[in-house]
Amino acid sequence: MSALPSGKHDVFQAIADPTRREVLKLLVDQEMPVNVISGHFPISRTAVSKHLRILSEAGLVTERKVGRETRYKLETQPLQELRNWLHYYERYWENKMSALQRLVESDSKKEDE
Amino acid sequence: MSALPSGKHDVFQAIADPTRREVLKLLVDQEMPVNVISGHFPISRTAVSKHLRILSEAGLVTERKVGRETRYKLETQPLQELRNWLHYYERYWENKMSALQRLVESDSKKEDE
DNA sequence: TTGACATGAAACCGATAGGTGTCCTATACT
DNA sequence: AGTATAGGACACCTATCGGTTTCATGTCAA
Repeated sequence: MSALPSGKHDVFQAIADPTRREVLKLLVDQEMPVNVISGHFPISRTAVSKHLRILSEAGLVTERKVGRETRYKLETQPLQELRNWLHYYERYWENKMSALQRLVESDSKKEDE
Repeated sequence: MSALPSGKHDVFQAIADPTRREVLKLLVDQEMPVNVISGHFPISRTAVSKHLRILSEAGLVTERKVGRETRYKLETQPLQELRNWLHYYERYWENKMSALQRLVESDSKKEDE
């Protein structure tokens, strides 16, 4: 009941694919047309287009037509569901994570998947 | 480099399946043998067993043999990777989320997927 | 030691995922 | 008007997924 993502794909499935996670990362600071997005991947434009549709079904991106191009924009709102899900388990590591946690967190800064 | 989950399944894929998320939820407060776990699902024991292996490959559960049974236990540590991933996008909704966020958060309390 | 129970392993199956290439339409350029 | 560009729609292919059933093995109880 927390989300109403239209299609059959939810956030969990949407972010399961590495390519789609890359797409989201790309869209973080700019809206982008399909061609530009697909230019960042070794796969075909059609394939990227399908990924975009899945992301769209999950509510993670929205599209907007500008002339002959379709610009995709990141929507972070559905990530709330993920965050809530995670939050449920967080109480579990709160006690046993300390030194290790710092390590992982500092590690995430140079992470670029 | 942040995780070393042995197999080919990562955390993102592991939690993509609703059944597997249910399994994790089941294991939150107790270690459980396969039979008990599979008793909670309409699918076959073998199917549940396969889900458990995927979770195990992702590092989300560990197994321990006790007599003739194998007890599975939740491991929250790999969820850190997810948390870090999420954290990257959190700065994005911090400003635009306020009233809505409270709403979603209170919603998550009665959530039981 | 004989039989029941717990589980993993293996072979199989239909549906879906991720990818491709081709085609069609709408918009832009000149 | 005519051509090039952007992108969605469609048909198709292969690998993987989630599921099943059957079989094999190890352990507990009589």
